[in-house]
Amino acid sequence: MKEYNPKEIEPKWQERWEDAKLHVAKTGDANEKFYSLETFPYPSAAGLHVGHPEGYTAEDINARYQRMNGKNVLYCMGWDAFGLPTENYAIKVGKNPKEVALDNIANFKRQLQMFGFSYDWDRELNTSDPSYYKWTQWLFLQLYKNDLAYRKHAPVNWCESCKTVLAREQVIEGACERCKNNVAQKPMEQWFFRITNYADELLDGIEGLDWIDATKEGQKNWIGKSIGAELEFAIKDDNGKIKVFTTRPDTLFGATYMVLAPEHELVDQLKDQISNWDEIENYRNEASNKTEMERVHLDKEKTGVELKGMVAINPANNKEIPVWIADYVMVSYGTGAIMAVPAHDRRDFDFAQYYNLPIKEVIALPDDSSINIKQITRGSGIGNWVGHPIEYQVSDKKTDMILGWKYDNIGQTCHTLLGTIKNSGEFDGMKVEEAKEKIIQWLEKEKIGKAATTYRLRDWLVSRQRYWGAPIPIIWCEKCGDVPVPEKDLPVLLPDDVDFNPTGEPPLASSKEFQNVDCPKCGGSARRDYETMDTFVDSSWYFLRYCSPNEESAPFNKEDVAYWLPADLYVIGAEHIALHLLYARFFCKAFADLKLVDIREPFQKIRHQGMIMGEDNQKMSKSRGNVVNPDEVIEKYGADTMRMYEMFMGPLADSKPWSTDSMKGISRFLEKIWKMQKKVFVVIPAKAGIQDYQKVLHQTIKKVTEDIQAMHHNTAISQMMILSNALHKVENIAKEDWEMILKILHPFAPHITEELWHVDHDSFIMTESWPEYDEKLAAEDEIELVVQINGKVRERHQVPADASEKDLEKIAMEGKKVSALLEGKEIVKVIVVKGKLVNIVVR
RNA sequence: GCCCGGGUGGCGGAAUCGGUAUACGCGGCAGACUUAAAAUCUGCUGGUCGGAAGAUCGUGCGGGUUCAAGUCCCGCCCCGGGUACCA
Repeated sequence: MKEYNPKEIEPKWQERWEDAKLHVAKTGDANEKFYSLETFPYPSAAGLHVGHPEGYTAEDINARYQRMNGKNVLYCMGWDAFGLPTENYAIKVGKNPKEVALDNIANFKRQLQMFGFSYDWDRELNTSDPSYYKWTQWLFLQLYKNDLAYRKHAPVNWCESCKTVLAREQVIEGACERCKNNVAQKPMEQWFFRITNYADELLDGIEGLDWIDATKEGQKNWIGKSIGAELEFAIKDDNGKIKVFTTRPDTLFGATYMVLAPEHELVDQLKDQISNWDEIENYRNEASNKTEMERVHLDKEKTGVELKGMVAINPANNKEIPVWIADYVMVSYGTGAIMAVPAHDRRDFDFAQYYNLPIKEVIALPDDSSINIKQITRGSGIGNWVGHPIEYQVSDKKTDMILGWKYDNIGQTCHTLLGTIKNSGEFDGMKVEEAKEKIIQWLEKEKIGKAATTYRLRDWLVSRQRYWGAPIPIIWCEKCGDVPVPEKDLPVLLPDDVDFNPTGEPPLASSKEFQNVDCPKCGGSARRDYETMDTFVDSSWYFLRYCSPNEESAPFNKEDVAYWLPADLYVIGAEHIALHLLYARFFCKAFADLKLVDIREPFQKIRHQGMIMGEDNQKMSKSRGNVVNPDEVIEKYGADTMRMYEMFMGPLADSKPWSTDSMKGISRFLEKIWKMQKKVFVVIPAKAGIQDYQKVLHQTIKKVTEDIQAMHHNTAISQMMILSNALHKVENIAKEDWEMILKILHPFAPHITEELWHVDHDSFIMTESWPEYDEKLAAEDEIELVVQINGKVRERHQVPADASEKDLEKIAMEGKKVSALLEGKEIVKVIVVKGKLVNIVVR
């Protein structure tokens, strides 16, 4: 028999599988469908990272397993090829981004193919190909025509280094996600998608999905729904009103001042009233010069300036209160203005302390001396100033605070009643929740406010001032305004005669050919929108295109989508929770409303892959020099070993350090499997019984089947190693057992199992059906009985698995060691756990 | 600050309806084979004490519940990830 040589057998089978079209999915097939959705990679110049094949192998194991269970599997690969890094790299090496992207794709494809992933390559797609981005543009137009895409002049996040605007989601701690440079606010005319129309549905839809809780929570937090009230404060001696949003209308009586965001439009409108305009202007300039990072960052002192000459009136008690501007209030959230309740809000409290503004308490604890106030302090922020607790625990029951009582020694277990707080007029004595409701009713009656909901989620800013993306299919005509490009003229192709170097002007503006165009409406001269779309637009619908990749009259075929979606499994990195999932779900819902698809949730089941760290347990990076190159690993060990090693490292979702040395374990295992072939007999020679390994074989089939379904690949592999250790000890293996062994190993190590299968089969192993285990053979007939005295293990016996509790107790008590230890002791109690142990409690 | 994970041998990790802690693998030690090395095979491998039998401690720390706790409860510490003047 030949040596195990992965370099020879792996490319051979990859080619033969492809020739046989073994992985082609058939839309409408009578077999049950299974859509195994893979994160399509961004093909970087650096090539494949060892992290990529982790999630991909997990998906491939699943895809192969599902096929062997008779499912019609859709499993594809594509390229998320537009994007800034490619453009920047192209500028650096003096090439066209298109060229760079194609090179990168070719390299990625070569690398991925080495792993033997069972993709249906006939459905391969590339977002930067005109045949794809034509439809990205078409979808943009559908959203535009249905008022889900719009243009707006607004302050946006601008990255000076990347020379483009960014979506809110791409700003991390005030810095650009890509280049980590500070992001500034800049007012610009930009395109947005109305994702906020779907905020509630995006929130509610999460419940029915098979996602882990952390992912669901991430989505919910990102949407950030806040329920409260919107109300107006009158401005003294003026018709103007200041509109605020609050989640705590119950604290209205405690509002002792107001704060506007520095950019708030009211400030300009009331310029004439304001006596300290120079000071205001100064502050506004300072604020606008601060980067988002400086402004948002951490525990810095709050600053602000009072708008002198301008006074607001608290509608609850008609008290005159001052109005300030301060950059701790964001123009983009709520109404850009707040009523400040320093007694019950940490930020307002800090500000009021600093500028000596009045603090008025309106909420205190209930009159209930049984409360341990210590319990309240944690998480409620009650502290020394009166924080803003809403609820706390009393006797395991959540109870509301009421408007009414005040204690000292907050934060201590002991506390004494200081008196009552009666600052809320007719609402005194109510619990918080009741007060919220009643005050909103009062606001509605007075016509100065109403219940309102605010979201953290913003509309999705999709225009970018760079080249390597899908051009926005809009023509700007002086006479007609925005005119959509007629659908027959799609795609709007990216021009080649452009200056790629970022100057602040979008590169497309430098192309004469691209810019000058006739208005489709009036025929007059017009110019194209010279911006491109965020690459997240491309990646938010690729899973639909896989269903009908060659459709020429539409982005996807509705029936095909109805057959395949939702995806039955989607393995993605946890870092995509906020952006990709949110956008893709929004697209799906919007498309459903446009009657393009019939489903509203695209991803039924999502699981995550963790990060593979360097051998030093640090993130792999060039600068640390701890990057592992998959080409070299495959060269040394082969794809099957690498696939199995990545699955054996630990739970899929955990981050875990790479160890090339540890790969030896897998390599030895596969060598053993290879050599085992010579023990296989059609007719077992009489001398050696097969019963020596059958129990563990059937236990292994059971465990591997369960573990694949639960995606516990590491323990499935452990169990197969236990089986191989058992087989190592026997002389002969029956042919039908050997076939089952190859089948269960196949999803993990497809090449070696295909090679060994073909020793005496002509079929492909994946077309065979998944083996069933025999429950009787897998069952243990003997177990080890553990005998404990006072919980400590003292003796062990081999006993029949079905021994009764009585028998177990008898065996335990009669044990040589145990009976000696029991000498002279009083037996208090005997606990028998059938099939496991006996614990004797003595005194 | 808030939200989510997670702390188990020298290392990656098993075991969570409470029931033998450390499966499987790496590494290490000893032996076999070999002129030798590699590869392979066999055995051992949590700490401490002990020649051994065995005893005893042991899943981040401190308490608790239980016949029995890595697992449940309370209070902390540390690490990783996400997120933030969100009113």
